[in-house]
Amino acid sequence: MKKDKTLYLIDGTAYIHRAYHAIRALTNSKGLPTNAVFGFARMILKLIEDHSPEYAAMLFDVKGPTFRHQMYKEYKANRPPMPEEMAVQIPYIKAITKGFNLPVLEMPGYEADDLIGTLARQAEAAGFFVVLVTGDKDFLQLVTDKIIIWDPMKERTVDKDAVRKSYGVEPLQMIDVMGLSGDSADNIPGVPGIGPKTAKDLIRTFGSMADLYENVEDITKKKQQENLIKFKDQALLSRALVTIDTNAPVTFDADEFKTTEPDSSVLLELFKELEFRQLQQAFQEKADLSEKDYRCVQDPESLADLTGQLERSKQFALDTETTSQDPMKAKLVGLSFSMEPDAAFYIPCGHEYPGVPTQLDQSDVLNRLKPVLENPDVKKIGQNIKYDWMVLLRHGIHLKGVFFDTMIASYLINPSKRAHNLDQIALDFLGHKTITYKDLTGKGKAALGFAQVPIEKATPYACEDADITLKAKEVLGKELEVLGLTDLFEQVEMPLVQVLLEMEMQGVCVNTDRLQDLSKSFEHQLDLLESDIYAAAGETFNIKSSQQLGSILFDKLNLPVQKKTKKKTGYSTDVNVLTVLAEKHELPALILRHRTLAKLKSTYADALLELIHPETGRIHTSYNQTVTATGRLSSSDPNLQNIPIRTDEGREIRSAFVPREGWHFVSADYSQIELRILAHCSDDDILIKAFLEDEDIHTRTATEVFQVFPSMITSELRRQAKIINFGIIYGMGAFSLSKELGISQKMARTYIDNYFARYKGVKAFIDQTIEAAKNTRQTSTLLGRIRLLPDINSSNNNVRQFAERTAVNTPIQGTAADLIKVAMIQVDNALKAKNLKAAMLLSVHDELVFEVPPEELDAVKTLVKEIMEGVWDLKVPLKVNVEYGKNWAEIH
DNA sequence: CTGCGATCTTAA
DNA sequence: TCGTTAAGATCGCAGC
Repeated sequence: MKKDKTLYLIDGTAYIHRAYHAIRALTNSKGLPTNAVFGFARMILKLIEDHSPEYAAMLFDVKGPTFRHQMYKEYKANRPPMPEEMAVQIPYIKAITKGFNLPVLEMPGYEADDLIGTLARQAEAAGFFVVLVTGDKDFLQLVTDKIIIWDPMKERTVDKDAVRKSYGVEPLQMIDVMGLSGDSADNIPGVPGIGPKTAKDLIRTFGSMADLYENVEDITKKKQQENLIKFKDQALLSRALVTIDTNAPVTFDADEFKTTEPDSSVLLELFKELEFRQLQQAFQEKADLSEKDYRCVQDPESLADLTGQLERSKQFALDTETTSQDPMKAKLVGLSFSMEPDAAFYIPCGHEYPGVPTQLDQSDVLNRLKPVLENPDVKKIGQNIKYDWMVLLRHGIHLKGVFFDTMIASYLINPSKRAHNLDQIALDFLGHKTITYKDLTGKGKAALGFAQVPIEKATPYACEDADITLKAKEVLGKELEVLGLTDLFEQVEMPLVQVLLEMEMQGVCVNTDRLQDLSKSFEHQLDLLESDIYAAAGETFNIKSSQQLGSILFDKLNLPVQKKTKKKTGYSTDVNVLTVLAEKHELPALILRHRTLAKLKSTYADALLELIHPETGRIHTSYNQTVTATGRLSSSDPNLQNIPIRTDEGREIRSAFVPREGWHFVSADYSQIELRILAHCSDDDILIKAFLEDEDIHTRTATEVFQVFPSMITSELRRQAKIINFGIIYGMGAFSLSKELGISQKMARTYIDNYFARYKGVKAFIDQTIEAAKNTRQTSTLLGRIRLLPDINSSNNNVRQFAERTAVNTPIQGTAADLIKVAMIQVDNALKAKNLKAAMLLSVHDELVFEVPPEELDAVKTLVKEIMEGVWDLKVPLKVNVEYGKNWAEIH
């Protein structure tokens, strides 16, 4: 069946007004107002991008009276004259319309509405499908099975059913509805006392205005009946005024409405003059894109040809298009490949939308590609390749030969960047602005899934992704080399990808009954607390709102303000503040308890239950390799790196993590890894000796700082020393230490001075590290990972000092991250080499958790400990504690 | 209605 | 002003 041709009729005048009013005042540097032109141009561009119309016309009103003014001289009399700022933009709007090569129609005495109505009916009769491009509800009356309304500004489509659903009447009946209700915008009076709602109900009951007046005596509401009778003439006039004329003196001739390609050079010039940078870019891109060789593979011969080319190439970039961001749920929609710059292929094999062209069968495509994708000698390049790798694995393909991930390369080059997505990489390293995903699918509620994106739009997008990935690889690879990051990239980060992938896909089991019980118990306790809190506060309020809580505590109850929040919003009510206030009033303690329970319920118990995978029954976290500025991994959906442990109730959550039936958890965690790294880096005599002799490091620090014998160290003194030890790593000052220990700032200062007097090597290390950072404007880890420090020489003390603390902390935290990453790779290799069934499941900064069958327990414990402790030869030994148990809480 | 900053809490 | 690195829930405001 041949698809109907579609005609787009654009309500030009209405869009000029809407753009003018909806967009804040804009001017170019010459003072020319440009907001209406901007909105108008964007509207056209959106129309072209989303619908690529083959037939279209732009309709404008013409200044001067129309037949409606002859019928009713007050028609639109309430409209103020067009403001000057809008009027001066009209010539540009006309020029832009011309530049887009859109046929234009306008006729004295007729409004755009009537031209649209007439053309729509004629085109419909000629077998066209018609889209009215407008946001005006006046057009609802024209809607039929083959005439719909689309508003590019609101991204909304209205068809016949939509009219019925919203108004409860047939489209044609809208004339009667609007005749009765009138339209204040156009100064159409209607019947007094009858608004849109009543009008709709009346027409739904009576069918039409004529039938209504036939049976006007049936109307029960006295006043309404009176008005209807009294203003009958006015109603009929209004009806005539709102009726769109479908017999205007124009003739639809398909050939005249055929669109041609926009005249890019004309538009570019105009956009330059108007200073629309975004639109200029869009046209530049279009020009760029047309020079590229992007092909869509839709028949078996082309697929065979592409497969052959891939097999003969040494390396290629690949990208998958899917239905979901979650690789454990995503279904494949298409694949793209690039072997040489500016050329790429897209194979659609999962698009689903009405009228989708024939696609190659997905399993045929995958079977055909399988040999080359699984050939380790053909090297694969990807952007966030772990994602594609997982998706392909779930579709039966075991990707091999993965050797370059552009996301990871970008991250190593500058780990502080917020984003390492392909758009950002293209912009930063290639100076190229890409088609964004949102351009393709729309955003918000109207957003499409990729499967619903038309193949002709998906092709350039998907091809560009593969193309850019390949091009970026060249630039990024060289940059890695220049920065000395190649080893770290090739030996650590890239091998880690597969390890993380396997951990994620393996997932971890949780005891759902236990979590559900916990959730219920938390809920019950929260209910009880809620009433207690309202009683203590003397009123009800939103307990979770720190703002509302603040006003109760400090304005109503007049409790002493402890500290203000950073931004003007007001009083701080954090745990420290509430703990202090708890001595003066019963409310703060109740709030603290409420916060604890609410956190455990929503962030942990409930969230974990939500994230259990429907098929595997396990929780598959996502390990993010390119997020932290120091080189650590992060974990999300869920974050398994902040599961509670410090309180008993929190540990209950942790105990819900369990190994598979009959197996054990084994946990291996590095003991004091950061302090050991500090010892290594600083070469501090005392620190090194302490670790060589396997002393308790906090006790050692207590003896040094408090200057007492080891036998005199109480648990309290050890606790304080522990805080000092960690504080040093973070660059803590006297102020914070005094707060933390509850001592005077002077005392805290003394402790810190004592620390540095004793640990002279540490002091020297800190000074040297900062000094070096000031010269190189970066800091680095044992394995050569770098972090840029642009603020290290800032004249702003705060900013500079922050950079200084970073300069010291990053080598320590980052080296720990380096080491555990290497350990993960080695452990993974060893488990595979020995054919063990045990699986690494979790990585929490200094801890690895495994799921181990009973018969492998001893072997795995020994193996993991040996590998982790032997991962690097430092000046002090690395120590690993290994525990095993039946849940994650037991093994700490 | 959506996005985003602010606030707060969890972990190493 | 004052200790690093993260993720996430929730509120409440700004902007579309």
